[in-house]
Amino acid sequence: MALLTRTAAESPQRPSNGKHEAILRAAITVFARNGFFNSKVADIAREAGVADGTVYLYFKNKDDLLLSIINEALDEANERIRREMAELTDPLEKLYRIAELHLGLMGNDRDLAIVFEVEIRHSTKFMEEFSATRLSEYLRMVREIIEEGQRTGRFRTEINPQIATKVFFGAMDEMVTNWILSHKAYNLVDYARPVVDLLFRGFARE
Amino acid sequence: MALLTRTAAESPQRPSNGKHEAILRAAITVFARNGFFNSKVADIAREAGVADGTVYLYFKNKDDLLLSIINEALDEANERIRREMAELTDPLEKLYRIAELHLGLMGNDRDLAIVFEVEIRHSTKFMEEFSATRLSEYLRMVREIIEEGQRTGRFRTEINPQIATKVFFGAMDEMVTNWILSHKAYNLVDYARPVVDLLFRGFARE
Amino acid sequence: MALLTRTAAESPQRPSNGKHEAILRAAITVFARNGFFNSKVADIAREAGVADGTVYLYFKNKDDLLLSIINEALDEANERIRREMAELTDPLEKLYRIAELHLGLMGNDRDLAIVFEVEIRHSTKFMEEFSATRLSEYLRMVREIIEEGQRTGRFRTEINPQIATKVFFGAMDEMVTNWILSHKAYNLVDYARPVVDLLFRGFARE
Amino acid sequence: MALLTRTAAESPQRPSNGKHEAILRAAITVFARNGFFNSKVADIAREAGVADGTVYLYFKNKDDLLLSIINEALDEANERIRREMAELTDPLEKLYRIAELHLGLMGNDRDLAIVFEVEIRHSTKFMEEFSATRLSEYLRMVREIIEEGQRTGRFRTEINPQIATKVFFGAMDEMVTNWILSHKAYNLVDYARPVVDLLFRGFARE
DNA sequence: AATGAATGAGTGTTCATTCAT
DNA sequence: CATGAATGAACACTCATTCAT
Repeated sequence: MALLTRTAAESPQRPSNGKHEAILRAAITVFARNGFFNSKVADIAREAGVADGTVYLYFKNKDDLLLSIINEALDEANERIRREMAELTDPLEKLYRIAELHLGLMGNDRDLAIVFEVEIRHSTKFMEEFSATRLSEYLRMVREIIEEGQRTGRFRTEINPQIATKVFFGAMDEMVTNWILSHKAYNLVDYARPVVDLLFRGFARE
Repeated sequence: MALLTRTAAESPQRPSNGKHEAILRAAITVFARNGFFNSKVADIAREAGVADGTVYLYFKNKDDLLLSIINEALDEANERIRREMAELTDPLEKLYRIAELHLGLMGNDRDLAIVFEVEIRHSTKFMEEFSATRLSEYLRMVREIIEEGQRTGRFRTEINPQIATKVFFGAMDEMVTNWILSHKAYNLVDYARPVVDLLFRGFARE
Repeated sequence: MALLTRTAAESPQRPSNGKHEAILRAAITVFARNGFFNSKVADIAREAGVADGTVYLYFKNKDDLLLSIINEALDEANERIRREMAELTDPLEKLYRIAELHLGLMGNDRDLAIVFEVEIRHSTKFMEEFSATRLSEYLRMVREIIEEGQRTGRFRTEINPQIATKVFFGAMDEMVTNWILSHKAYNLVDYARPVVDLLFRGFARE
Repeated sequence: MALLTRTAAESPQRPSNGKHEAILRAAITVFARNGFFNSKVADIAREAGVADGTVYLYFKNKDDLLLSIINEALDEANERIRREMAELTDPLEKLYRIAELHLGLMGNDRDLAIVFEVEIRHSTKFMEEFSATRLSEYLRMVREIIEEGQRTGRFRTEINPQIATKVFFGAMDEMVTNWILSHKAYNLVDYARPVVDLLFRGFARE
C-alpha cells in the first residue's frame, strides 16, 4: 500500500482526487483475489467506490490497469534501489540490500506480490513488454553490481555476470512465489540475507 | 514433443486413436501462442484436426486440457529424473543431471515451456494444487540430493536445504523464462552446467 | 396487452423506461410463436428493440421471463376477480363473472393465452411451483363460491366442492385450448355463459 | 405399460425384437422424468439398453418418439373405447365408462400421463398435429354419445353437444393434471363416476 | 468529472444426428 | 441390425466499453 501511495504523493501531476490511486489499489486487490481474467472491471469499480465508467477516465482499459500496477510499482522500486545503492560501497552489501528491498516490498504487500508473480505471466505479451523495460533496468543494476564486485576482487571473475544476474533474480522470485503459495505467515524479508549468503558462498564445502 | 508422445506410448490404455495425443499437442501449441484465456476451444480443435465436440470426448473441459498437459509432462519428467538419479552417485553430478534434464526438456519444446512458465500461473488456486503434488515431488528429489551432499561432505552443512532447493529451482525457472522471452535461438541446455557451477562455487572469490 | 400494461402502471417502483414492459411483451409474443424452448433470448431482445444483454438487466434469465409473465398476469387476474366478486352476491352470477373474466382475459390476448395453455407446462416442477401459489388462489376463490352456493341453497349439497372446482377450471381451460388451436376467429368470451349454464344445469333432462 | 405392450402384440408387422417397445417405454420414462426438451436421446438409449444410434433405426428423430408415444397410446385407447361402447346402450352409462377408461388408463401409468398432460403441450405444433387426428376421434365419440343422449331423451336438448364435449374432456383432463401434480397416491379412476355425476346433474339445486 | 444503463461481440459446452465398422 | 465415436450447429449468458445525461 505504502508503495503506491507514496508514488502518488511524489508525482502529483494529476488532480489528486485520490481516485487514480483508489482504482489502482482496488485493481491490485481484485486481481490478486480473482486473477486478471476472472476480475471484472465492475468489481474493481465497486471496490474503489466509483462508477464503472469512471475507471475509464483514469485508465485506457483493463490491460492498462495491470500495466499501470506493474509500472508504478517497479518505477518506485527501481528508484528506491538506486537511492540506496548510492549509499553503499561493498558489492556484497549491495546485494544484501537489493534482496531486502525486493523481498521487503513484496512481503509487505501480498496482493501486489500475487499480481507480480501470478497475474503478470498470463500472457507472453505482458511479460515481454514488462521485462523489456522496467524489469531490465532492475536486472541491469544487479548485473553492474556483480561486475563491480568482479573488478574489486570481491566476486570471482570466472562467473558470467549475465547468468549470475538471472540466478539472483530467479532465487528472489522463487522465494516470493513460495511465500505466496505457502499460507504460513512467515516474514519474507528474513530470507534476504540467507539467500544472498547461499549465492555468495555456494553449496560447496571448502 | 517427444515428451508427450512417449507418455502415450507407455500407457496405451486408451483407444490409440492418436486423438487424445493430437488434441493435447494442439492445446500446447495454441495455449503457447495465445495464452490460456485467449485460446478458444475451437482453435484447439481446428489445430488438432477434429470437431469442437470431439475435444470433450477426451477432456472434461478447457481447464482439464491445461491440467493434463502439466500433469502428463511432469509425471514423465519426474519419472525420468528418478531413473537417471539411480545411476549416479555424486550429488553434484546429480544436480548437473537434473539441470540438464530440466533445461533439456524445456529447451526441446518451446511451446511446452511457455505453457509451463506462463500458463501454469493460471490462478493461485491452480498453482497451489499443482505445486502441492507433482512439483513438490520434483522439489523433494532436489532437496534429498542436497541433504545427501551434506551427509557425504560434498556440500556445506551450514546451508539450509529448503532454501537451497528453492534457489536451485528459481535459477532453473528463470533460465527458462529468459530463454522464452529472448527470441534468440540459443541452446537452453548449454546453461545447465554453468548455472550449477555457479550455485556450487558461489559468487565469492576464494 | 392491457393486462400487463396496467400492472406496470400500478407498481412504478422501477425506472419507468418501458423496457421491462417491452421485454415482457416481446417474450410473450416470441414464446407464443416458437414455444419456450425454441425461443432464443436474442429473438426476444430483437422483438423488444433492445440489445441481448439488456434483457439480463431486467430479468435474471430466460426462465425468469416465463415466470414473470405468468406471475404478473395471474396476480392481476386474481386481483380483478377479487374486486369484481365483492360487488356480486348470487353465487351463480359470480361463476358467470369469473368465467367471463377468465375467457375474456385470454380471449383478448391470444399470445398470452398460448403462453398460459402451452408454455406453462414447462416442466412438472415449474407447474407444481406455479399451481402451488398463484393458481391455487384462483381455485380457492372458485371453491369458496361453490361452498357459499351450497350454504345459500343455490347449489346442491351433494356435490363435492373440490371436484366441482376442478371441473369448472377444466372446462374453462379446455375452452381456451380449443380456441387457440382452432384458428377460427370466434369470440372466446361468448362461451362463458353457455359453459357455466351447462355446469349449472347439467346434462340431464328433467 | 400394458397399454403399449398390447399395441405391439396386436400389430406385429415389425421384427418383434422388443426394441421398438423398449425404446418407446424408455422414452416415456425419460420424458416424464426430465421433460421432452431436457431429455437426451442418449438417456433414452441407455434406459432402453441400446446404443444411441439404434434409436434412429426405429424412430425418425426425437420428435417422432414423442409423436409415437401419443399416437400408439391414443390409438389403443380409442380402439378400446370403441369396443366397450358397442356393449353399452345407455348414454349415461357410456359416459361413465369412457371416464373410467380415460382416468383408468392414465391412472395406471403415471409416466404416460405426464407425457400427455405436460410434454405434449410443449409446442402448439405438437398439439395441433395431435388434436387434429387421434384426439378429435376421441372427442367425436364423446359428442356422438351426447347427441345420442339428446335423441333418446336422456340429455337435455338445450345443451350444445360441442360445448358439452369440451366440458367433459376438460373435466377429465383437469382431473389427470391434478392427480399428477398432487403427489398423494389416490386412485384416479375412483373419480370417474363422481365427475360424470356432477356433469350429469349439474351444480343446481332442484 | 462522474455516472450507470445500454450495448453486442464473443465462447464454452451440449447433444441430436450420422455413418464407418 | 447394431454400435458409439465423431460431428458441428446452436445458444444462453457475460462483461469490457461507450456515451447521453
